[in-house]
Amino acid sequence: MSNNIVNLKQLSQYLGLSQTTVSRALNGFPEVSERTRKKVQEAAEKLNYRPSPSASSLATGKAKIIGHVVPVSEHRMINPHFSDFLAGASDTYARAGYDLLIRAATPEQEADIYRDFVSRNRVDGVVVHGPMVDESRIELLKSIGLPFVVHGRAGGEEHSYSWLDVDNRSAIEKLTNYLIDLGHRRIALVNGLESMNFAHRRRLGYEAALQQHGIEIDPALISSADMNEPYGYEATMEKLALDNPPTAFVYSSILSAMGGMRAANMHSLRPGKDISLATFDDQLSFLQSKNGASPPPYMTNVSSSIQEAGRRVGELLIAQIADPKAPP
Amino acid sequence: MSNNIVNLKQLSQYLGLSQTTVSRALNGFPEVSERTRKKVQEAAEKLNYRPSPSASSLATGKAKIIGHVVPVSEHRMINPHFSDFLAGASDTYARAGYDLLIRAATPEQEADIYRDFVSRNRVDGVVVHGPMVDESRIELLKSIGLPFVVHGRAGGEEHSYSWLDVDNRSAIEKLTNYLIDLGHRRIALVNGLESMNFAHRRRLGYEAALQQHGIEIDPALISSADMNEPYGYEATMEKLALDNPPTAFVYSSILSAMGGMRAANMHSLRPGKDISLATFDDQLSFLQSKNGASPPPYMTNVSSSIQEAGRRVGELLIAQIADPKAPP
DNA sequence: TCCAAATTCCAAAGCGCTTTGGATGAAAAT
DNA sequence: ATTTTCATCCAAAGCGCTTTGGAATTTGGA
Repeated sequence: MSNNIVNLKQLSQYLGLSQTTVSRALNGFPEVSERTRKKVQEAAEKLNYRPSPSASSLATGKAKIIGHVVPVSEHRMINPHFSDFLAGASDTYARAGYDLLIRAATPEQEADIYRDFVSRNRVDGVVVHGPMVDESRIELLKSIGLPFVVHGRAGGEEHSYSWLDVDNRSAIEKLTNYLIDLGHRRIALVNGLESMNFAHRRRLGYEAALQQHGIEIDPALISSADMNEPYGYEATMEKLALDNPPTAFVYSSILSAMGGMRAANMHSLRPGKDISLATFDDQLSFLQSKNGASPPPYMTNVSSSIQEAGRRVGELLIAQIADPKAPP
Repeated sequence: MSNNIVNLKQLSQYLGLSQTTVSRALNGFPEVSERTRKKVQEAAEKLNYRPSPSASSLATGKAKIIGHVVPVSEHRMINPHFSDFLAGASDTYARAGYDLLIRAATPEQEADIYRDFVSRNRVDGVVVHGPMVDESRIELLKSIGLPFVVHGRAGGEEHSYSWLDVDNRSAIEKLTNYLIDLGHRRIALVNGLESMNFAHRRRLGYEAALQQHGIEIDPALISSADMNEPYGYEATMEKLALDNPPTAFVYSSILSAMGGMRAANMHSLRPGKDISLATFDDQLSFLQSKNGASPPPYMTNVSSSIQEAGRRVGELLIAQIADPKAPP
């Protein structure tokens, strides 16, 4: 309740102990008797003692901060549930006594930011966001010895580093399988830009599902572009105008799905009855089945999984900071 | 290019000057001749000198960090473009030499976090996120003297503090006016939970537009609930079943708007032709006009404004940190 | 020419914490 | 009883930076 600020010196004076002992007691060192440790802890609690992060980080060389570098780029395809991700990560960090620092970076700035981070000792590790990861960043991080994990899989599989990503591939695969189970045979995929890794992986999932059921892949049913509403509309319209139009659509984003619905309307096709639309955006899937019965799972209950992702990334990184090792 | 870490002492040795002088030269103090200042700056550049944040923050008492507290609550209605907001804020901070620190907090934790921030001197100011701001937080912040600005307007107008918010009221007002201009007279509002401030303000905007045109407000056309797809669907279905159904709908979120489209489909109403649907989510407005001609503004070009909001909040706070004053 | 006032620069004292290298006294071993 | 060990605790030296309170050195007035 009291807002008075107490520092180590005052605390130790109050206790009649040396700063050394107090510091050790609080940080769990063995060379302090349990009895005094308890006393110290109680006093610390009572006086509301909070160690100064700058002081301890100056003394230890550890910042107790983890940096997140989020790319601000043209194709801003940042995770729409970014805040959830951060919430998860932040939660993990808090538990381990870390704080979460954010830097927005254009691709050119990134290298500087990393260097800045390490040379000034600002953070103990970073998580790299965004699918636009290329080798240079990873190499740089490895070379300057800054622990990191990347969120969103990078291109090459050959590198050894930690990463964590939503399983784009299998999620879309499941979604597609579901549509197939509903009896659909001609299923369209309205994908994001396939130059981005996540979109590519989604396509793989889509194709895998089709192949499992011996359905031929028709390139005419697949399109790929920056995800937005008009694109969804156009792509859908186009496919519906085919001689042999698809009966179901898989959208890579909710925006294009909206466009899809608009297009379906123009054709007077009722989604859920005459046609099936399914969308996947991160781990949230929103389905409308042919039988119209299955109520779409609400968007809401999705956040937990994204948070979970954040949490896991956090754990990964903290583990790595504690001890640089091989990647899971 | 070189990753060598140089500290003040080494720099000053290299220059044959005292640490005092070097520090002053770099920090723009007047008691240093321009000639030596230049020399110092060049040397600093050359040796790639970066002052240690922990050291300087320990010495000055300023953390050069701004904390963002984002609520993790049940009704997670966090700005979906949160990352854009952060990008904007972060950009501003970077310019002013600040870093951006994030803490996720449940309502109960918040007070502690603020106290922690000030007692440990972790941050120089905070921005409070989320519409669930209540007086206690603000009072607390004022009482402990931590500079802050809130993003998203809180309830009471009577408090004096800085805040910035998307203008929910006038945005919806414009949207509604637009629909009226298209000739609609019966316009439904599918709003979010009106216990949340932003939803309340949206409703005000909606009503204002109607009143300006002498259109009576029909409570039957207004609904309010947690925003998600099924809710949008049901609310729309319900209203379409009225004796005198609306010809246009305003949705408070893209999710409910999707439900609305689905409902429209069920009634074989083509949005943009038989019916108009409009949605507003943050500053992104996505319209489909009756005349079908105006292409919906793409979702993409919205981010800039959200970033702008972040930027402004950042400026506000930095100004306030520099000098506690009255709120704009 | 001499003294006051600038102008430039510096030595040293912190900021609050961790940590090295002992003290000190009590318990165990000889 | 004397020497070894532990078990506890402490004084003091940093970590890298800012800043106070002077010193030198110049400049300008009288």
